[in-house]
Amino acid sequence: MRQTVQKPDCAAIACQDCGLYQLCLPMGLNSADTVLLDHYVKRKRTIKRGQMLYRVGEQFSYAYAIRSGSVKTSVSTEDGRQQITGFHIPGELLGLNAIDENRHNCEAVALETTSVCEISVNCFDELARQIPAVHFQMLRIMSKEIRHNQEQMLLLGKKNAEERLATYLLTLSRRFAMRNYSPTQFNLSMSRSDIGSYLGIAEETVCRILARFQEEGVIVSERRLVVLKDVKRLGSIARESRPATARVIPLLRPSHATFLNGAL
Amino acid sequence: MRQTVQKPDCAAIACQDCGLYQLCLPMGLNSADTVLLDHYVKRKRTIKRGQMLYRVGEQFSYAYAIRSGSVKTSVSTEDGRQQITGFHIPGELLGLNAIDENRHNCEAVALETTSVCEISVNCFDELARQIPAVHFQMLRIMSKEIRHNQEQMLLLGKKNAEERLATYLLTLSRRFAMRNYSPTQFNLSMSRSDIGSYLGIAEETVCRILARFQEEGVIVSERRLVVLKDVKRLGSIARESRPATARVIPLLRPSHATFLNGAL
DNA sequence: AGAAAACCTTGACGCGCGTCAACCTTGTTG
DNA sequence: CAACAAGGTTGACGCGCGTCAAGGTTTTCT
Repeated sequence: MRQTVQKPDCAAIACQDCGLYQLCLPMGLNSADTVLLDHYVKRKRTIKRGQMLYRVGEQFSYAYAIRSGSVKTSVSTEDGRQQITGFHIPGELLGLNAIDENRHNCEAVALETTSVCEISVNCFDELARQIPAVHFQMLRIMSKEIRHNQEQMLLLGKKNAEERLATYLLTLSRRFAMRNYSPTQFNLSMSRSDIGSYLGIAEETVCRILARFQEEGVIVSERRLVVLKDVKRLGSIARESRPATARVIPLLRPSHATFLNGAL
Repeated sequence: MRQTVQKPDCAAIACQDCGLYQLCLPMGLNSADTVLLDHYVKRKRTIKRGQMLYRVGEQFSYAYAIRSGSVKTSVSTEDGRQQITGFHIPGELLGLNAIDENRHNCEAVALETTSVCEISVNCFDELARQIPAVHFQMLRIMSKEIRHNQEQMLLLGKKNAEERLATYLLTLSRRFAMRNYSPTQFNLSMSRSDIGSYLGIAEETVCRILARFQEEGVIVSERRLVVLKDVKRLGSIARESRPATARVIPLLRPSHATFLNGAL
């Protein structure tokens, strides 16, 4: 996004001109390859808050790269309890995990107005054959997702509610930092209920603990706005597994953002 | 395993002669490709119960295919709480999720005497280029792991202890069924404490609920042996997300087994 | 603008399950 | 075979957090 020019509809922008190419599938490709990749990517589709990108059981026809906005993915029990498995932001690729069964096994819903690029599944074979780096990048993307899921299982299996919230806020903070947004002040695009569902705790518990953090001067939070006042203390509450060696790779303009709505 | 012949050390067996090739990396390859793949696979390494296959932070040099025995993988908080993220059995490929960071982000420990094939990471590039189907198979393997992790997050985030145990037993049962072992009678290779760590509940709770299931006539369990007496009831306790359409693909000899020790 | 819906917050209450402890059984080792 | 270690089981107790409820605030829709 944030190309300098032309049509109000940015649909025409090519991969090599997209501000996200350093985060997205083209990452690591040389420019000739990027041009080639561009041939296979269809842009774009825009969906509104609450609309579905895909649902469970649906034929796996496209993978989606998020250009702006944000998306939640979730799985459910048959009696309707829903577990949010991830929040996804610009530059991230969605839906690859349907490869195995050829149909989607989770559902993806927009948290706000969101625009995505579609990549047809039929292209993947061709694509990976013509551009070996794409193959590698697909593996990296899935590998990263597995790592995230493992951290999340650790959180869900072994941490109490306070640790979960602290971990959550710090993870968000780092994701913002990596995109050169303020790591200490941001807007959430997801509701308290979404946060609770993601962290495996009740909505009310989310509220209560945010309130407690605020009383203790660790954060300021009002509705969707969050300001981290004492990151160090937050870290000691979270008791993280890794020593938080977040390599901050400056990519984009500094500023502070909503949960990346129209951010890039 | 279970080749009919030769050396007591089965190290010499080739991929195309391995009883597991329908489950493992070679799945879907034609026989010429399998011969080629065979060139890259080093077999074998044997580790004893409690020994590590790899540890967190270790350089990612090999992926491992399990030939016999079983392995648990886990991640930990810095203060030592450990979450088991999976139990792995013959035919499964381990360690691929280290691709992204080039070092292992979980640890793998043998639950019993276990033998594995090593596949050098340096081969992957070459391999995937020469045999496109390997590329696809790697994606499928990771995709399957992500799907498993999602189900596990649902379990950890939304299910109570009883549902967790019931889900666990049924999942085991299906894995055995898929390998033509008895789905209603099997031995576990993991301790109660491991089960608890995997399911996000205390060891004592595992015992108590198994005892309760037994009182209710749903199972019989004594130490590591489990017999499922009422699978239907177990299913209704578990309240699963999918209608349990386990495609049972008969692969191997019928029998009943320990948690796959030397099973195949 | 007004109504309705969605979202957020706070309080009261109770139960599911973690924790601690004691004891038993099985496997391991010198 | 004795001694120990590891694993498994059961009971007692209490607290963290889910659930229910009520009310406030913001956003969406007509």
